[in-house]
Amino acid sequence: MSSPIYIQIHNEIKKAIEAGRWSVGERIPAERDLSEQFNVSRMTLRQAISTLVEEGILERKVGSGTYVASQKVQEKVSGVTSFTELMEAQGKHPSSKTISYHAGEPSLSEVERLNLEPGELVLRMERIRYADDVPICYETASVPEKLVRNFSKSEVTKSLYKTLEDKAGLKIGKANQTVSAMLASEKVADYLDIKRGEAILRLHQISFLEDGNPFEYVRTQYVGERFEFYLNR
Amino acid sequence: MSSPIYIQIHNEIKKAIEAGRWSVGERIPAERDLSEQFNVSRMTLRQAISTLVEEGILERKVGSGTYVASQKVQEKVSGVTSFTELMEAQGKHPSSKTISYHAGEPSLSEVERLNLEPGELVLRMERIRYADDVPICYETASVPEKLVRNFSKSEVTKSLYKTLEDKAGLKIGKANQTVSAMLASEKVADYLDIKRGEAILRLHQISFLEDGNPFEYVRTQYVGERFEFYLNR
DNA sequence: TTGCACTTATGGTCTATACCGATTATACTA
DNA sequence: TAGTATAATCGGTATAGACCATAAGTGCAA
Repeated sequence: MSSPIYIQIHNEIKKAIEAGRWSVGERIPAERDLSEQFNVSRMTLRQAISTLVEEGILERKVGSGTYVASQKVQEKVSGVTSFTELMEAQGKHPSSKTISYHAGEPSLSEVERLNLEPGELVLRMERIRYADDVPICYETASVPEKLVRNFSKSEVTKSLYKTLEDKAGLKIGKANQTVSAMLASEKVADYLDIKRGEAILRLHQISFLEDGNPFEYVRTQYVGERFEFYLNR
Repeated sequence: MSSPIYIQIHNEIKKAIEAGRWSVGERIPAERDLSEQFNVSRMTLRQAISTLVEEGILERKVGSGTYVASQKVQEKVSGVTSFTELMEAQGKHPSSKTISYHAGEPSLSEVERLNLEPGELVLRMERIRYADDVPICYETASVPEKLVRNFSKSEVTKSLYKTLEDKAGLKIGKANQTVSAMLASEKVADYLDIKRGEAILRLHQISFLEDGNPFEYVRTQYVGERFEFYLNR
């Protein structure tokens, strides 16, 4: 045993995690407790924890504890397009809760992005999407009302793309997306079961038909801790 | 002065080095002396030195001393990176500051992602990128040291892709990226002139050669308030 | 039941000290 | 002079304790 103590402890904790001693997201004992268990000073124990944090195996939260880092849900941007398919590809059970669904006057940004005529209405849908019953994102989607006038709520919310292609004979073309980071508002934090001020990955997407007309404007707020995009270039 | 003492000392020493207080390769005073000068404990002083070592600005040699390891350089980055393209697309003036350029032992995650052999070193570069002199992101790039052994710092930092293709005859293939959201740490907040806890857009990229071997691992932290990522699909 | 003050637990930082092994400088010896 | 033993210096590790700000749990009052 020529290694420093903190390396030995690092290895022991790592093995314990791999062996399933604590599951992902679970809190491991406090530094003061662990230092007692390993019979070392807290600073030495902290050194061991620090190396594990640098490796991304653990996460520290001030005032709360140290947790086994979670693996995130990944979206492959070049490939699967729907949340449902994405979740199923990850072996998760997808579900969603529609918070609102009604037509109304468009906002200026909606008029601009959806290229709306004066007086034209938009159908606005808010929903929360879950993976294995854990909230992943809060999403607001706006669609020109005239496009979906003849469809049922179920046809629109369950699979807008499929409905438009199959029943309206429209072909879906490209989409452009804007990704940014922000902090969670009180309202969204509440929906997503996180705290206000936590990191949010924001995705704005405008989807176009093959003829170049925009038909959908989606604003999604993903929980930073639970979701990441995966891109292939 | 709300920053921790070790961050303040880190900044002071860094400024002193930039100001030429010690030249490259020169030994700085011993930890015990510096701790006396700054009137802090040696452990606190060591924390400050440690952050500078992690950035590659200083090098420690057991039994000998701590030495200045690198020059600080400001340079414009030519249009190879997506960052530059994106900035110019928005009519901004891109620039960057290299804050470290240093070969060393790879971390476990670097070994894994760059597929390194045991004992192989990595060249690690840290830099801050600016648009119109406003800091936009903090970036750490790791490259297997053997790939860039024969190139100058300028060749590597200014245009790694071009250098590898033109001078090493290597062909660049695909890259994969993950995008997620997180909160700014103390250190990065300091670099980016924001507050700790603000929203960060994090991009991890692994670049591959045409033969499928990874040659670059880049971790970028964008200021959420100042940067958006555009995608077309 | 709700809201708020209070308490407790936790990680973050900092001190002061000690001993170790590696390196380097010094003094001594052949 | 050249080589070698010794001492001083240096970073690396480790201890034990302290105080702070944050986060979360607790219980009281409205």
